[in-house]
This record gives sequence, C-alpha cells and structure tokens, in this order.
Amino acid sequence: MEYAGRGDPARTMALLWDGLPAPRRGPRQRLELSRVVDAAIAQADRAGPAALSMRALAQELGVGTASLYTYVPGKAELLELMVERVAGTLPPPDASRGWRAGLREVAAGDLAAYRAHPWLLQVSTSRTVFGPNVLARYEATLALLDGHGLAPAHIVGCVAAVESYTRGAASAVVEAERAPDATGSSDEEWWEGRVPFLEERMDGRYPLFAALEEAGAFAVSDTALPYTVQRALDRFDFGLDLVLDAVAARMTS
Amino acid sequence: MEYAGRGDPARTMALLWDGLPAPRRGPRQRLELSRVVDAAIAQADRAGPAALSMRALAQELGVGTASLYTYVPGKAELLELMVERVAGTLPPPDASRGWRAGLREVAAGDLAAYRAHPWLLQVSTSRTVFGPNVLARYEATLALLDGHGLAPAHIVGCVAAVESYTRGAASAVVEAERAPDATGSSDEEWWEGRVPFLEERMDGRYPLFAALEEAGAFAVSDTALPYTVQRALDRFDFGLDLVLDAVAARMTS
DNA sequence: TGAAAACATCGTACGGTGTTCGGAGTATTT
DNA sequence: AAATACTCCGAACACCGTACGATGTTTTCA
Repeated sequence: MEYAGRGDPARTMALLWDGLPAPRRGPRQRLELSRVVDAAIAQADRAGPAALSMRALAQELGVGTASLYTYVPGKAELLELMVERVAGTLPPPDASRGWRAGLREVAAGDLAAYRAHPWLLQVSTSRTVFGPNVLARYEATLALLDGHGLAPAHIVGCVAAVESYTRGAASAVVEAERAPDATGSSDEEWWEGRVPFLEERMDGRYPLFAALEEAGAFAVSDTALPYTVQRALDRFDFGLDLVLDAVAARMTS
Repeated sequence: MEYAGRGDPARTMALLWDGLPAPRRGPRQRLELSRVVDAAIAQADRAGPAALSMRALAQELGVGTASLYTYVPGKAELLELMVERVAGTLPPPDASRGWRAGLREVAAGDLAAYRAHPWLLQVSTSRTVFGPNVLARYEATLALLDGHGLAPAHIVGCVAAVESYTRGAASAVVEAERAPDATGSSDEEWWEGRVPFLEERMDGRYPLFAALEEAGAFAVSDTALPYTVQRALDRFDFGLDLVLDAVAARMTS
C-alpha cells in the first residue's frame, strides 16, 4: 500500500492547487509538471501499479533520474498528483435524475477509474488527497443524498458504505482482469490445472459445497468458480443494487 | 498486489494439503515448513505487508537466504501458505443463531484477520487459494444462506457482496490504523497541517461541503473528516448492517 | 560589466529487493 | 565403496527509491 500525505503539507498542497512555480533564476525547466504526471499515469497504467519507477519514468521523459526530484519531492507526492488528475477526468455526479442514478454513476465512474488505473487501489484512502477535483467529487456525492431525510452522519455513512463496497468489488474485477498477465496463465489454464487436485481431495474427505449442491442442483464450477472478469462485473452490479436498496430503505424508515 | 497461483499447480496444491515431504536422502531439513510459514506471518504482521523479505525471514530462522527455496518455490507460494494458515485460525461460521448473526460473524472474523494481518489485503482474491481451510470457510459461509429461498446464484452473489464490502471497509480501517506509522505523522498532525491550506482555498472559490452545511448544521471536520480508526470502525458496522438489510430484503421479496 | 545568487541537471552511490547458480557437504541406497 | 539425491548457502544479477555534490545556466544587483 502506498501512502499519500507523507511530505511537507505546504509543498504538497501548493503542488495540488497551484502546480509548480516557474523558477525565477537559473535554467528553464525542460519539462512541465503535467507532463511528468501524465507520463507517470501512462506508465503505471501500462506496467502495473508496482512497476512505476522513477528511473523508467525519467528515461521516458528523456531526463536524468535525479532531475525528477526537482519537479516532485518524491514518489508519494507524485502519486497524490496522479490521483488528483484522475479525479478530474471523472464525470461529476448528476443529481438531476435522482440520488439513486447519481450514486450509481459515481460507483460506475469509480469502477471505470479503477479499471483504467489499477494503481489507484494501492493508494491509501485514509489520508485523503485534498486536491480540488477530489474534493469537488466527494462534495457532489454527499450532496446527492441531501434532502431525503437522512441525518448528516448517515449521509456520510451511506456514501462511505458505497465507496467501500465499490472499492472491494472493483478490486475483484481488476484482479480478475490482471490475473492472466500477472501470473502468466489464463483463467482456464489456472482452473484446469487445479481441478484434478480438487477432485482428488474432495473424494470423501471434503465434499466441496455438498450442502448447496444437494439443496439446489448447484453446480459449483458453473456459478461460483472460477472467477472470471465477466463474473466479477456481474457481481459488481448485483452487489451495488443490494447496497443502494439498503440506502433507500434507510430513507423511508 | 501480490498474486497467488503462479507456480506449478501440482506442487502448490501438494504443499497446501500435505505439506512438505521429508527428504528421502541427504541431510535432514533443519526447519519445518510450518515454522517457516509462522515466521513469515509474524514478520509480515510486524513489519508491514511490503516488508516481508526472504532475506530477513531467513535471518530470523537462522538459515541462509537461498535455503528457504528448498522449502518453498518462491514468495508467491509462501503467501498462499500464509493465507491458508490464517484461514485456519478463524472461527467457522455458526449457523445456529441464524444466517444474519452468522454472516456478521464471518465479516467480523474477516475484519479481525485483516487487522491482524494487513498483508492479506495485498493478496489477490481472484486466484483463490485452494487450501482446505479456505475452502471450508467459504463453503460454510455459503451454507448460511441456504434454505431461505435464495437462488444459488443469488447466494453466491450475496456472499460476494458481503465479502467485497468487508474487504473495502476493512481496507479503510487498516489504512487508518497503519497511517501514523507508515507516514510518520499522527492523524492530528496530518489534519492540522492541511486545515490552514484548506481554509485558504475554501475562501470563496471552494465552499467545502457548503450544500450540506447549510442543510443541516453539518460540520465537516466533525463528521466526515479526518478519518480516524474509530470512525472507520463505526462506518464498518454501519455499512455492514446496510448490506445485511439488503440481503434480508432479497429473501422476502 | 562583472560577480554573486539561485536554480536545473544528473552521475554516482547506498542499502535494499526476489531469485538463480554452482559448489560444498551429508545422508541414504545400491 | 561408490553413486545418488538431497540440503545448505555465498555470491551475483538486475532491479528499486532517493541523497549528495559537482557542473552548468540564467537572472539579479552592485
């Protein structure tokens, strides 16, 4: 897990809100901060979350490794800038079609962002990135639930629940998506490599999901396993409806 | 994200179910596999998820680094063994007090495991660790929802939703818990370092959460920010109730 | 106009990572 | 006694983030 919020707050907040001040003396900077951030996002998207390296980033930008540190205090701050930039690309929630459609849009946007930028899942949420885009999105999301009889603390709780669910379920989607590349074996290869051993072990000692199979002609390998991307996406929607139903119930009661 | 399921399936499944066969020739092994796994868990718990290093592990066990590779094919397989072992320490869900209490126990157990072993959050769930303990727990969880009129696919979906929510919300708890150590600043320091800049920025251009504050005397810093451990725990319970309510609604409808 | 100050650039080095290789030593089998 | 199969492990490889200090460039001011 990468943690944001490690460096000097003043410097970080200034970078987030104002960008990098032009040097008053000395040679001009050969890069722009936004180019650094964009290249970092592109590289992290392509190479996987852990594979963003200052060396490779510098090489792609045609610059020495150490030069990056004149733009950004360190990798943690660079990550904050990346988060803030991605937040700016997400469509703001639209309250005009009701809170439920709005919340669904927020979750869909988050899922899309997680899929496009899996490294987002590695950035801690407990030390919020206080950039303008991030804050605006959070504020607009809270506003969706305003005026429906929910206490403020419950508004925050419901939004947090949706966000937690989204993050967990998006994790499953992204992991399923990345697994073939990350492990070097497709879903089928992985599954078929393990089935014979599972069947061997199940024989007598571990009747896998026996209770359920008896109850309802429940074929494990058809419904529960293996985890594929499509299955993870279906579950995302199913669970999101579940959570939104629960929010609706909190309003009326 | 660390991915399980990378190595030779036969070898991995054998390790998970049978452990390490004693060498038929040559010198006796100076360690036992379970000792290696336990030490790895202890070290990962102590030093943080990313800080489990084969070198340090070997040193703690009083063994050369390369020797570890005679016990375990690599770090990925070691992680699988760690997951399986932790799964064995969790209390199995108890169906006797109803599905809701059972599911709540599962979530509470998962949360406890995530807090005690934060590295669990870094292990991908899409390539399930097919060990006896992991499978037994999953099976027992599914069984909780059996016989309440839910279609098999919906049972799987509900369990997946609870697990996704639990993972996401537990992430928030663990991140909040680890943040002070990981960043070197307490929640208060972090928050107070940023407040002045937020107030400066809010002045006019960004009325932070203005809509909500008008609506209900909603003090942002009291209810929504900063994220502390206690707040994350409260939210965990609130959201879990939300999700369980939704599961209950699916049963009756 | 010349010197000083402020700045960007970047080669190098430090201490860390997971894993591989090959040699040395040891216990069992033939 | 010899062959075999195994454990053990020092050293090396190719990486990582980042601190340091030398060098060169631009602006400012006396």
